[in-house]
Amino acid sequence: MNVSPEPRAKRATIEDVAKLAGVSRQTVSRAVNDKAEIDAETKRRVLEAARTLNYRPSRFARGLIRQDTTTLGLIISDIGNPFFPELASGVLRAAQARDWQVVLYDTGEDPEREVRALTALADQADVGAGFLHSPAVLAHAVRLGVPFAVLDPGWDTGSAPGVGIDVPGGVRLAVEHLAAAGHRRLGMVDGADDPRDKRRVSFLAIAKELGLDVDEDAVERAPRTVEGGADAVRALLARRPGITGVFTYNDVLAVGAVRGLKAAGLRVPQDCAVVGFDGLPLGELVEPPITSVYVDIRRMGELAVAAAAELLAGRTPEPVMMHPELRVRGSA
Amino acid sequence: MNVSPEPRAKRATIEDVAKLAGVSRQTVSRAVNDKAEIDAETKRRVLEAARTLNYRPSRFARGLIRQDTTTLGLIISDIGNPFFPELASGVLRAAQARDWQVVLYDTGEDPEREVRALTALADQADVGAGFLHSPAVLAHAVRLGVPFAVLDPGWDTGSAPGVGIDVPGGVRLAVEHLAAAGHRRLGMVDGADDPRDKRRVSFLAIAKELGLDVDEDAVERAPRTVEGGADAVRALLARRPGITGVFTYNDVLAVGAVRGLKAAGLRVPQDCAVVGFDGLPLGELVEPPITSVYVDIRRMGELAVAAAAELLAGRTPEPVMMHPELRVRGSA
DNA sequence: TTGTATGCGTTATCAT
DNA sequence: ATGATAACGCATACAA
Repeated sequence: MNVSPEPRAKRATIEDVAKLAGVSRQTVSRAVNDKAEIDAETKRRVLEAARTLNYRPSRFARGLIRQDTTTLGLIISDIGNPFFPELASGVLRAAQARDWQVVLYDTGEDPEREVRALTALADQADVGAGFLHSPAVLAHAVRLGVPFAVLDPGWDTGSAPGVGIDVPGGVRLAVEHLAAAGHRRLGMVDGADDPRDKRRVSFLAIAKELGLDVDEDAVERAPRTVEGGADAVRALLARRPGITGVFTYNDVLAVGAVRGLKAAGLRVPQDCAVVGFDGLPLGELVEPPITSVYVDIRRMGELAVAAAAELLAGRTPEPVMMHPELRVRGSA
Repeated sequence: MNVSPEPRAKRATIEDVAKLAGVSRQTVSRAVNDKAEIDAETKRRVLEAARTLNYRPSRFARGLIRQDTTTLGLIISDIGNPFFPELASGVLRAAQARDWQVVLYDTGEDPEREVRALTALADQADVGAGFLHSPAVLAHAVRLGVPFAVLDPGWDTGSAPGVGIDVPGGVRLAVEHLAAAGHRRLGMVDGADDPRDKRRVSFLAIAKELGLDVDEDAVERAPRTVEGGADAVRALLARRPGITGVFTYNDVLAVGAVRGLKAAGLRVPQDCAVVGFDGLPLGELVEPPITSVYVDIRRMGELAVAAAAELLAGRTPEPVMMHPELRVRGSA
């Protein structure tokens, strides 16, 4: 996997510059850091020497002394999924406000890569944040000892510090909306592989509670892509004809579902309604726009940074809860 | 702007752990780094001590010794613009293959923030890559002495190492496609603020070359958002009635243009055709899907990392050129 | 198996 | 205005 490392040309150190300029290291330091107590001419000479040697201070040596730079490691599972840029946006904004660096890890939804990323993160960052694939991965994070702000992955993270989503509440909004529109026979396109996933469990529970025509068979698994959504809704239609409403794990799948339905010759929402989850801007662009359970993802990112800051300060913040709201557009 | 820094609880050092476990620092190091020469029982004790003190090795001290971790700083102007996740995707993939870290800077299209990000980057990363707003910013990068792989920002970067795009070639594909479809009176929705921007200049030049009905007035500036595109196309229509083809700076603006046209009661492409630039996946999701000048952005990201690696190795790579191709969809 | 000494590159403190 | 010296926290070579 690794490309063989180039034998990096050894970087010039402050010592080299000092030697070339005929001064001491401290003088170099003063010149480079724009300190006051230094002769203008000396400074010029030093900077010139630095320039010719292509000198740049080592961030490691610097970091060792000035213990002030903070780095947050952000773990996401697929930056190609528009959900994550939205999240990253919030994280970056909050990080910038605190003057933090953000290093990014994309794990491609692969638990193994997630573990590797976590290990790298523990090494390179002061604190982490992100969605984790499973309790096992979270356990790994704990084992590593990295403070980590967990973002609600849809499985129960216990009392792990971070930001949660009121998924049952959100799903309820979706299902009740469909029920209120008269839909009795529903399906779900599920993007999680864990059968205990909150969205799925909530969907089944609430549908049952409302006395709708829904059972385990009404849930179709799908990879979290537009194509995945389209395929899944088609499979759903084949297996359970007569479905008039579909709830999807997220908006990407909702967009796919709408495509799939239209491709099957159905009109949305007249023949079959679709409700997504997340409320991404993307949903507004398609035709019809997606009715979705909106979660303020950017804010979630900001809250994650706040939680990370608490952890860094040695406190253990209570998990914060995000409360979704329904945004009714054209698709349902 | 900065939140006042919490007086971070001082982290335990290897020394603290050694003291608590009643061993020397080196023994701690051995235990923590899974070295062979250590008594199992000692190791257990040490690890326990480390655990209770919440010890984590300092990345700075480590980095100082093992000079092997490489960090790439990626500068993007707006992660909310779907172009950049695409780019980041390629960068992250290539970085991961080399076992590099990636730290992300979002400058919000603000040149000042770009300069600040560049300064931070010079401090925190070994090498940088990204789009820069202007020659002045590039000059700043050079002044800082950071090796930087420049991604084609639409203005002439001279011989700066990095990845270019054959913009004139791409624009030609777009305009010729419109001309071939019989469109003579065109407009452009421009996302750049620099009047010398390659896309705009090429558009005007090629349209003129083809004898089309286009002049400076046919170019409408727009913020690079969907709404911006919609507004701009409306303004264009008002100023130059009879336009039947629109070329846009990028796909986000193309999506906006299509929206604007539809909102104005026009059919796309029958009444007015639209051609975008970039070929983002997003373009496939809207109705009609966007005909666009496709550039392999992910690959561009990978090439940027390759260029960065060259720079790091002390070489000066020739700028690589990306050659776009036209992807005809429904909008033109 | 464990400990001692040394150095990584920088800045702060204190001299000069 | 400049330089010597000591730290920062860790890992490695070497000694015990």
